[in-house]
Amino acid sequence: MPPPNPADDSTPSTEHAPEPRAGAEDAPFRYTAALADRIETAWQERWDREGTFVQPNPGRPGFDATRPKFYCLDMFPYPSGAGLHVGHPEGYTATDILCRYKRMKGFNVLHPMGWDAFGLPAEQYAIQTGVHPALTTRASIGTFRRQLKRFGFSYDWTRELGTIDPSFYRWTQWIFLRLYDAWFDPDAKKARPIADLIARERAKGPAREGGAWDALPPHEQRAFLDAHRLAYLGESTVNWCPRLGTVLANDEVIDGRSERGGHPVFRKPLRQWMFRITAYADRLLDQLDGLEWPASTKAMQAEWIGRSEGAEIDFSVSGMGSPLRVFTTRPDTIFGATYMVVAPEHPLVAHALAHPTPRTDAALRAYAEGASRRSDLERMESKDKTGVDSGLDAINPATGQPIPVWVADYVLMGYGTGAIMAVPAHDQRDFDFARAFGLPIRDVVYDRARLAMATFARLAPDEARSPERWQGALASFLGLVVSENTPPERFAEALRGVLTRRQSGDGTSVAINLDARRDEAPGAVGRQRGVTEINWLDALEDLGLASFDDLAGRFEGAVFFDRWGQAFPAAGFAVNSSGPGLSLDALPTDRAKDAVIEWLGRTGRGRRRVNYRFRDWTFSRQRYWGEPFPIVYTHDGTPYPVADRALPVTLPELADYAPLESDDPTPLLAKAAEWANTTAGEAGVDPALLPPHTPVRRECNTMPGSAGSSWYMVRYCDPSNELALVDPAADRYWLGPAPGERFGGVDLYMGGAEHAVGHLLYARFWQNVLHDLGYLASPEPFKRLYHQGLITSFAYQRPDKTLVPSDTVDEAGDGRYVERGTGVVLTQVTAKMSKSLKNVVNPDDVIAEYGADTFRLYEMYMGPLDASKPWNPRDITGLFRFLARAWRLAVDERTGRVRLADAPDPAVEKLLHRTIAKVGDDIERLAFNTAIAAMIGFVNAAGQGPLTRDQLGRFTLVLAPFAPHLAEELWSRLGNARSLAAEGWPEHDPAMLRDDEVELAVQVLGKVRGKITVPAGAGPADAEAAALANPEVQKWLAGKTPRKVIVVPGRLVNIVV
RNA sequence: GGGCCCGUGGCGGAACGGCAGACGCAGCGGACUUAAAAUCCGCGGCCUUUCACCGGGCGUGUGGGUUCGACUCCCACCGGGCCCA
Repeated sequence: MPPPNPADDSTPSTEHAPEPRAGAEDAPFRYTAALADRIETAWQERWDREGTFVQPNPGRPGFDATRPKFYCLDMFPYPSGAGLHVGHPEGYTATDILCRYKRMKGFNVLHPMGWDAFGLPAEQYAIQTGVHPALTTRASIGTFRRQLKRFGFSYDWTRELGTIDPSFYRWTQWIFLRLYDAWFDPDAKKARPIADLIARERAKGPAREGGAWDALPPHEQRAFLDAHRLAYLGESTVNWCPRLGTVLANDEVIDGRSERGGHPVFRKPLRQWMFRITAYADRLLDQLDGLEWPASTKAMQAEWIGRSEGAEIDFSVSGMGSPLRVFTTRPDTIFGATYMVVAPEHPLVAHALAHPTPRTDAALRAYAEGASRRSDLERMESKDKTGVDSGLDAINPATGQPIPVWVADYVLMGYGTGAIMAVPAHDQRDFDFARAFGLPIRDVVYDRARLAMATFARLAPDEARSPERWQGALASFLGLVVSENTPPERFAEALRGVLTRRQSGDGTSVAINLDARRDEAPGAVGRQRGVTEINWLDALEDLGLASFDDLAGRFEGAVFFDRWGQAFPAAGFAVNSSGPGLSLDALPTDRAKDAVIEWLGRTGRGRRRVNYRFRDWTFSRQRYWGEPFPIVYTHDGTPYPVADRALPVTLPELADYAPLESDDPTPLLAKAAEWANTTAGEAGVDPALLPPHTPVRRECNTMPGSAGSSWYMVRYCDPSNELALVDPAADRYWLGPAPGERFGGVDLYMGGAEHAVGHLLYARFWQNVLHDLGYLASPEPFKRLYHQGLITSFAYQRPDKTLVPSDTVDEAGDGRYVERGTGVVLTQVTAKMSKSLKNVVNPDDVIAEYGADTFRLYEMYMGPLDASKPWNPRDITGLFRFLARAWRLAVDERTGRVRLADAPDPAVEKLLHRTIAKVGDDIERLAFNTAIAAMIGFVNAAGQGPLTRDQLGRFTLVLAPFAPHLAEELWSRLGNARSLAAEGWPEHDPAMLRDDEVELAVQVLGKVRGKITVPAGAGPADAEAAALANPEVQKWLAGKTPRKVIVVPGRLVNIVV
């Protein structure tokens, strides 16, 4: 099809195409789906042909260095065989509007698209059909590309990339090698080349711990380096299913069997490539501060990293040479540690099996083996506590007393040290375990209220202990100390005061601080507001205390929480915490922690320690369809890197993709024996490391899906560079920090919240490392992040809350919904789109019915971009009508000529200025729904028009980011030869935003009672006078004198009488 | 159980602490049409008063609070969602 002819606005670009609809004879240029289709495809071809959205890099022809830059990135899709889903174009349309707007505002805009194309679905399809995943994937990419182009997104397609392209994954492998060849220097708090580590160790000379570096045997040197590399081979436990021949994720394992097929699953230690992301924990946490990200996403990352400060404590165990090391965030509760627990995988278990004591549980071996069958998730979630006594005793260093060491699977080897000191009074899981096995529960922390109760129990005079009086006296005392935040050291004094006052009969009730924290109330108190003395009495009642002596006994025996029936995990004051060499009593929790840590350090029993919840990143997958590792092994299993110049290491062909059934995890690539078994020279290992003829075996695992997506944003800056992952100048321009800024990164990254942790955290990690090593300018990859909301669908619910497939629902005439067949009345609710509910919407169908411009407008008009919102096909027509009205305003439906007025209507001109201002502001705020409402308002107000050429041009430019095809067509019919993509955003005159007169609401006592009109510049005094003079207002004042008049300029006047 | 977010007409939603319901959908009335579609014009929270006009009261999940004034801020509760356990 020839391009639209922009020179002659009387010649329709589309005239040779027959108009299929009835009525076309009298209105061949009506805006219909067919016309929209012709306009849209014609402009898409022209944009492609002319390279309208190609953005040159700095230093290239056509690059304009005077413009500011804007890098706007969409999360690239996994191209599934099913094609696009209506959720994809939501974020893509939003960024497209913004990018088109930014170009009009004079920015150099980098707006690329690509494919996250390695992954399991293509591999599974290959297993079933034998079709190479590359073929499947390429076909899916073709579908996705075609669909995306049909939306008219202004991507620079010359920068398209796919993670499966060898030219791309060559650099993914290269980055792996950089991490392999780097370590994290804790002093500099950054990654450095491994050579620096060698230099540092060498410089220590003979004083080096472990001996002079050069005196070490090679295997020791290697072990030392490997223990520092950012990419290293680590043991981690996986869920191996021999029958499926694959490793399963935790949620794919149910009761020790695979979710699919119900085959047995075993937990196996596996040597896998890991990234030392935990070394970057503090950096990843601290740098969140400088990012413009949704607070919830930052919170999730922080929670995921899970930094906790505490102490590492060594407990000596009788008969064992090495101490049992634990990590705890509550070292202040050490006096309450009445037993220890180790994970079933802990080395201590083997020791106990080898040296059983009379107490050692006969079931220990079976228990330890059984635990390996259960997934971590099951072990954590399980309500029933299981465990066995190892028979060994540890010495509590604070009390000097022996405490038993138990083995239980609620402690995981992967967390902390695989062992805990159990403090049942102050940790609910420990409490439950202690209850189940009859272990002692000892209070060591009380909050203010409980401390007050303990004080009362100890100091109350005899007359306050009598059966009639003790509860009342105690309630008064509690009321006082909690409401007044009395410090514990003044409890005795306060108690005397309360007793005296009660005796003198004054103050039977005590006002209590209404904001008293619930934690401060004993028992179940505090649910209702306005806690009073009565409530304290109720609370005491709830404790089920038989007498004063009962109360006193609980505190003397330190069994308050044991009797109460639950642990108390909050902070408070240490009690019952004195022993040889250490006393914490009365110290608040924070200070008690410090005191314990100081004491541990001084006596060599422990140290302050920061722990992180997240683990190092396991990077190996036993799959085919992923990036191969640039690593080979010699016969003894020693890894060697493939040299950079030998990259990429490409995937071998396989005869079939079926997983290997075996007892031990076996990667699929091992099937390609010829590929896997080679020589160092063939594989491209540096001859300085290994002689070329050395037989080696290639690493047969592949990288996970998160490999390519961890750095693709960098490659877009310079996608075809064969010499480097990115040209430093291109990186600096697009991703470098602005002058004076801490971080650079993508200016806007749009994508779903489901990637809040994984992808975003991994990408940040790689970016940090590559920045530290000097390859990238910014330490952070994404300066600003935005999550578009989920598009849901309507679903229909029976009274019993079950959902009904949408194709069996009928709409009754009265607006109700009924289930076909049964006639059951259904409620309309929103639910995720799903195949089973038959409420999935295919974007191709919508485009066929209305065109892409309408689709774009509809998705943006549904509601706020970040909110989840239901797809309602009925609403789409409103946006189509809007476009048709806009078209009709500009184009004669019979002749196709533009309709133009000679002189502007002043009211329309004024509204146009306001519309330009409003739409521009709203785009900057990503408030596209209200921007569209403003444009609809303008077209409605303009009515039949016509507008002047100039007005129509400006409106067209405002509409262009949203409905680019229709806008281009109008622009060309207005006689413009060039695409409007390069036009400037229309200016608005601020003076046009002001009215000469404004209407103010007049309120009397906050209720609107009348309206007045005053000149725009009127001062408060004028407005007040006009308001008071208003007859309607006079009526409501009824002669009363205004006490106060509030004037909000331009808004209202409120008269208070 | 803990944390975060959200509750506004029949539906989607709008509203710097300042006239609640912009805009769209569905609905109703009218114009045009032989008719229908399309299009255009108008109405539209609930209750109440009135023949009608003009009025009045109540309204943003519930209950309280702050304020001259609260959809908006604070507290508690109820309901829904997400994350963590």
